Amino acid sequence: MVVISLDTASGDAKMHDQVYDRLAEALIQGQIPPLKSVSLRSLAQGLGVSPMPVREAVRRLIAEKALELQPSNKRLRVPDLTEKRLTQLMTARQWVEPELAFLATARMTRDSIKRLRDDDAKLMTALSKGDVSGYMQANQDFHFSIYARADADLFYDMARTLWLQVGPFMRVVFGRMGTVHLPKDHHQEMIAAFERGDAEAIKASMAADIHEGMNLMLDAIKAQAQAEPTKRRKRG
Amino acid sequence: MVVISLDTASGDAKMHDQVYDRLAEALIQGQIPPLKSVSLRSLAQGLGVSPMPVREAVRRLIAEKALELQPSNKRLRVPDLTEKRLTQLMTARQWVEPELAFLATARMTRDSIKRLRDDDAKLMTALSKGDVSGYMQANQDFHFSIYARADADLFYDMARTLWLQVGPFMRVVFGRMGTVHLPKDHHQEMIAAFERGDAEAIKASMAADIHEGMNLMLDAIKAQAQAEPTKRRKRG
DNA sequence: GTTGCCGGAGTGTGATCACAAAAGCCTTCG
DNA sequence: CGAAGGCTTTTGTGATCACACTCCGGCAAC
Repeated sequence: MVVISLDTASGDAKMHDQVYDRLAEALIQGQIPPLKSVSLRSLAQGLGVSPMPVREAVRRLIAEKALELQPSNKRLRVPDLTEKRLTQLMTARQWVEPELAFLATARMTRDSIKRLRDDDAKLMTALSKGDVSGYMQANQDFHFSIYARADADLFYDMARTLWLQVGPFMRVVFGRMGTVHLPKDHHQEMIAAFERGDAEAIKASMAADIHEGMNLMLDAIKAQAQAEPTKRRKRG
Repeated sequence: MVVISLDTASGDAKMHDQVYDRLAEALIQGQIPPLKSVSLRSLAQGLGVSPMPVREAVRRLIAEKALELQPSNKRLRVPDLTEKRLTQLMTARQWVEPELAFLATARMTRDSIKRLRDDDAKLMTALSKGDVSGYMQANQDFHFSIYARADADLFYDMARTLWLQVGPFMRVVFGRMGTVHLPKDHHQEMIAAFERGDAEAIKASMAADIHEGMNLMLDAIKAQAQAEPTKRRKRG
């Protein structure tokens, strides 16, 4: 059972938006593993609301391909990642996110860069402690505090959608290999480039960062596909 | 009143999927103009269903930014296009769609190419008759019969989402300037390149095709923004 | 004639009920 | 002991109702 609490303090926001945010966050953080099946009613009960707002939130997530509804049977679950699909996600990420970083460069302030340093510090701390969740959270914060500066809503949402789809699997891969063997990221490079205002360098570093991270997952997918050609479905 | 009929023959598909398809098609074809406000109940009544499936379809369209829910007032409407937003849409289209065309090249069959010729013929016919709707339909068919061959679901859906957002405005711009002054497309170039199997040439032609088409709209937006800085909202 | 107000109509949202279909469990038979 | 079939539970879906809020109409006061 995946427990996801609802922020009871925010009264003006629509319930289905709150539900959506919670679920989206859980997915990006990989708190819901691939092939995990969920149900409207169980989620609703866990959140203390009626199934109605959950339906709308889930409908959005299905539209973003962060969840899927199996065609023949009617179960709702987190999609699995095929190699083909992951390749497309990698290609898309390697285009949008460097673009976002490029656009953000001119708009970075001293405070923004400081925040990046903080996020990276948290990331290193989590790494040294072997804290996968903390690592993923800090990594997400690092990337999206850059993207938020780009002032490009469309690209930002595209990046978010891509992370929604990659999240569950990223958690599995990273959790399996531990934080020790994670590839060196390019965050320090980016921070230095932001201070120089070198947009091209940032674009390149971001592309490299994503390329290496996603390649790791691609290798994991290939290995898994080879090891277990017809994997038995796990209990939901 | 926008009348959108529902296919009553397809019994096995979910109602909200049918509603979604109808609305999406209407939006891509520009049958619903920007800033046009719609309502769940009126749409439901027009489709002969309860508001329920419309809610779910609309929720998807909102997630894809093909519709928006105004924050202060709670009306549902087709979003307007700002210059900033259109620029992002152009950039995104110029990346995804050439990529899709590139991927499709190796998978094109003789029949696929024949279909492209047919679509282009319909397009020319519509152009000569000044039939804006026919033109947009044929243009959509031409592009998406290419994209469908790419076997890249993620990119395909991205392209579809982008068209959903551009559609309403494209119709306005094209309708305003008539079919006579539309820029020469690059369809013949693409067909020839497909026959040669020249993927790079196709990529370039597709990029040029989109670039010129979207530039037209960009000019229209700028002109409109200059002419009417604070346009009065039109009656819905 | 202009301005302010107020009431009805219409909006999206959430909850609840009904229903067909699939899932999962348990019994039962070989 | 293993597998197949039936039955209960659970699932997503659609319809309907209630509610708070917004918009738009006419009426009244100045």
